[in-house]
Amino acid sequence: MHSYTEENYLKALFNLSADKGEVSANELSKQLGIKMPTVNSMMKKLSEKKLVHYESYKPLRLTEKGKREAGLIIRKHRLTEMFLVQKMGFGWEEVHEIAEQIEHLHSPNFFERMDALLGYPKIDPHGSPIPDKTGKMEWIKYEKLSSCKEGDTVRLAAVIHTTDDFLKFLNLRELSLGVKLKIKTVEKFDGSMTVSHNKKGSDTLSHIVCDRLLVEKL
Amino acid sequence: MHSYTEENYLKALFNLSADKGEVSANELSKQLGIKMPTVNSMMKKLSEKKLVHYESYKPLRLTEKGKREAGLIIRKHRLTEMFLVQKMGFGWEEVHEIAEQIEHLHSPNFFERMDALLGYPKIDPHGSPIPDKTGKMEWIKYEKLSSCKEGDTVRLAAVIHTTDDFLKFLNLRELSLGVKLKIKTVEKFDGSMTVSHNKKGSDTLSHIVCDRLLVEKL
DNA sequence: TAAATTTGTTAGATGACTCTAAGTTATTAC
DNA sequence: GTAATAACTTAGAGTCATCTAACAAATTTA
Ligand SMILES: [Mn+2]
Ligand SMILES: [Mn+2]
Ligand SMILES: [Mn+2]
Ligand SMILES: [Mn+2]
Repeated sequence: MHSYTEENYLKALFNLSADKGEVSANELSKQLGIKMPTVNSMMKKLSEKKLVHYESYKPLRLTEKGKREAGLIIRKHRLTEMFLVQKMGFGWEEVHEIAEQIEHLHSPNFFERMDALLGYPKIDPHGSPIPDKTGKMEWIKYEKLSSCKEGDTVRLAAVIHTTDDFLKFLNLRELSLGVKLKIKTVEKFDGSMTVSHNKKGSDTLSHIVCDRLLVEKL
Repeated sequence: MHSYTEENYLKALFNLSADKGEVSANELSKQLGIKMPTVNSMMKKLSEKKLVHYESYKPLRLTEKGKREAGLIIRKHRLTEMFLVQKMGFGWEEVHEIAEQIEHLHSPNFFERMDALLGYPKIDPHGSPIPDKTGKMEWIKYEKLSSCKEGDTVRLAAVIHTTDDFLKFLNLRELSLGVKLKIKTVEKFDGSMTVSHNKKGSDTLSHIVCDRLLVEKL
C-alpha cells in the first residue's frame, strides 16, 4: 500500500498529465504546494516503486502501474463525492474537501458498498467520469460552452476547475448538471454569452464562466 | 488540531482509564502495540499540550481537556459505526475497522450530517453511549448477564470487548441488541447459562460469553 | 529486607516528509 | 550566440513517530 502522501502525489500527477501525458516537476510542485526539492526526492522514490518514469531534467510520466493506482484513488474520491451528494444531501460545492480525506481510507468494502448503494454511477456530481475498478477512466468528450454558437441548444454536462466559489455562483443561477441552455447572443468583444435556461429568464455569462462549463449539443 | 497519532493515544487513554481514571504507561503501550519509550515521549508531548497529567513514575491521567478531546474522537467513531450499520447496511461486526479510520476525518459538517440523518442517536450499534458534542459521555449502568439469576428476564443492551469473532458468534445465535432473554438455568461449576430467547429455542452460553453481554433487567 | 522482576526513563538512531541554500542544466530573450 | 531567467538537482537540516539498548525506580517475591 502507498502512504497518504504518495497517494496525493499520484493523484496530482494523474490530473496534471491528463492531456499531454507528462508534467513538469514545477507544475507538480505548485499544484501540491510543496517545494521542488521535496517533489524531486519523492519522484525518485515513486520511480523506485515503478509508479513514475523519472529521468533527470526530463518531464515526469506515470507508469502504467502509476496510472492504475492513481485511477483507483480518483475512483474513491469521485464515488465519495457522489455518495455525499446523493445519499447525504450535501451540495456539490461542499463535497470536495471531505472526499480529499475519505479517498485515502483503506477499505474495499466501504467503497464497494457506496458504489452499490449509488447504483454503480459513471460520473461524479461535477460530471467527471468515475474510473472503473481497474483504475481505467472513460473520457467523455464534451464541448466547452465557450466554443458554442448563437442559436445552439445544449445540455450542461460537466464543470471544470471547480472551486467552491464557482459552484456557488452556479447555484445562485440554478445552473446544475442536466440543465438545458439556449444560446441567445454571443458578444464579439469579450466572449460573454446570454443564455436562456428552462422556464427561468436569461443570464449573461462571462467568457471565463463559459470556458469552465462543458456541454453536450442537442 | 491533533495528529492522527495523537488522537489514537488520546482515545486509548480514555478507554483504558474509563474505570480507575488512570492508566499505566505499560497498559497503554500494550493497547497501542507501541513500545514503552515511544509512549513515554508521546506522554511528555501530550503533557506539553495540557492533554495528559504526566509525572515520572506515576500513572497517567487525562486532563479535563484531554477527556473532552478524546470524547469527541470517540463520538466520531461511534456515530460512524451507527451510520455504517443503519444507513449503509453493514453488520455490527464489520464497522469497527472502518470507523477507526473515519474517526480521524476533520469535517464538522460531515459528522453533523451523519448525526442528523441518524436522528441524533444516543448509542452505537454495540450499545455503547455516544458522547455529546462537548465530548461528555453518559454512562448507562447495565448488568452483566453473568451476574443474573435463574428465572430473570432481561433485554440485551450492549456487548463489551467486541471482536469480529464474538459478534459473528452472536449473529449465528440471533443474539442482537434488544433481544429478550429468559434465564432457564445457571450451571454452578462453570457459570454457563441456558437462556431461551423469543420464539427460538434455548441456547447455552459459556461464562465467558455471559460476561461480555450487558443486559437490562425487565 | 534483599533479590528478582517489572515498569519507566534516557540516549541515540532511523525512516518518512518537509524545508532552505547553493549549485547545475535547460530555456528564453536579446 | 551569449546572457539572463527559469527549472531542476544536490546537500544539509528539522520534525514527527517510531525503534533498540542501557540504565533507574518501583514493585513483587522469597
Ligand atoms: Mn473533487
Ligand atoms: Mn468531482
Ligand atoms: Mn468500535
Ligand atoms: Mn475505535
